[in-house]
Amino acid sequence: MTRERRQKRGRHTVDVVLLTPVEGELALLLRRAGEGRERWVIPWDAPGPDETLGAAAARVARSAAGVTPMWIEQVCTFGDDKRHPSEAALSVAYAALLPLGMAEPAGSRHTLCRLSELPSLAPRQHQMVDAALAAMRDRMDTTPVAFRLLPPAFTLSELQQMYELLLGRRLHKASFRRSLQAALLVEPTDEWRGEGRGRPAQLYRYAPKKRRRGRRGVRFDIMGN
Amino acid sequence: MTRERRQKRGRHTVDVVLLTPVEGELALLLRRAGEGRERWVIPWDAPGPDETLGAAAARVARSAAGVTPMWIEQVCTFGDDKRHPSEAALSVAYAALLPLGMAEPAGSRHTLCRLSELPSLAPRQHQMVDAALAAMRDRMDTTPVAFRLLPPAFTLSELQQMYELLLGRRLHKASFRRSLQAALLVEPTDEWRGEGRGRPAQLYRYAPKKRRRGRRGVRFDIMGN
DNA sequence: TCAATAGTGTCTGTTAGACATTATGGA
DNA sequence: TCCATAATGTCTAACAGACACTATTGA
Repeated sequence: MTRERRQKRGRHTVDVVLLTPVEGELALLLRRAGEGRERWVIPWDAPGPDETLGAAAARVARSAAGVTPMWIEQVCTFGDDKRHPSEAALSVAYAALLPLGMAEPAGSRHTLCRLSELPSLAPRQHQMVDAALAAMRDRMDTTPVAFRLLPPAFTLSELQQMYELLLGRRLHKASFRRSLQAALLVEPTDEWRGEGRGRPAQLYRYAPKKRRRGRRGVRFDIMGN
Repeated sequence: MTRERRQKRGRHTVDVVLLTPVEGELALLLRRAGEGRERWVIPWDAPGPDETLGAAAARVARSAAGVTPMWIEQVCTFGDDKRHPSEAALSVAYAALLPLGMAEPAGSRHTLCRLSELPSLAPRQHQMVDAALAAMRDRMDTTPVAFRLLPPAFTLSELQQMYELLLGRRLHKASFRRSLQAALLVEPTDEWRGEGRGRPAQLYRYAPKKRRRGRRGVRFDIMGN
């Protein structure tokens, strides 16, 4: 036990919560853990001797997904009060988003799993999923995440659906477009796209006019203790 | 070098950015590093074998400040691409706030240093100060931080000054009070306090009526790439 | 024609910020 | 009296959300 403790201390892992849209819902990329039972883990690894945390996270993500995430950011670090697949004392969680159309890597050791059907994970990794989701949603209003998951030209409906999917809630159409226009984030192209029935939609591209809005007053979105 | 590398990997520290108001400005609690030169570090330590990250952070904070912080929260983790006083590969940064009236611990190994007069710190620790400040300000609208730094009964002007100090910017008086009233966070007492000249101010106490406000629409506070 | 989707105009309630005004103490 | 600070009322601009309406395609 003492030896195990000593061995346990002094190692750390980088765990990447890889999210991607699948059929209108967010899905999580999981790696098969053992050989026998159906046991899944969030992709993780220990950083190399000269590898930064960010580089290790990018490597873990590429290794698991086959492609480079469109966005990846550190979320937080969990200590050894919760179990982890490794014996590491520390695990640094990263959140990442994969582009649309990530086909399920057939026959490989990985699978895409809808968030609503998550299997049981190690406690520390379960915390990581929750924290990564919350962090990603928190940062969506300051980071142009959604645009990177779409092709260069997109319709405003597609953009809104992407926002709704990532945020996990419905948005108001007119309000969404007004905010978008006020933020000077997109510009229309002269192309249109007819998608079956219904009026064709104009295509837009992401073209931020770097005009940041000023901070507003204090919010007090404080829950009662 | 290889041995140093190997030794460097596999250890980690918990660093606590301890902030407290001093004469209308935020100050940072620093620990004297060496004996000879004037060299300062953010208080840090390695967690014990069975110590969680949060427990280690609380211990480091108490040890440095003599009192328990009114608020402490993990900020983020920095890897070894920046120098740190220790040889640790990883440093987990915590942000903490000390109550008002933290007298400078005279003759001890610690000092309170205004943020505007920070001495040179190890690069990794300098990053931590910036990150801790930003995180604290980000979380002020969801966590009742400012109230805990004030005595149980306080005037609304004191509360506003505390918010301005922590946020680092001026607030609009009438707007601040309206938001406060709408959030049902404080209730008036029947006491008043005359502070020299001017009309006496009514005292309030923190009494949240747990009524969280609903999320508003998308913000798009995105800076241009 | 209808169904479906895109895009827009209008109205309302909320709120932040500016400004002014009253209230109440000390010098 | 004058000055300083507290506390509040009013106005406006911005904005979110609701609703309705027009526009344009395919079936």
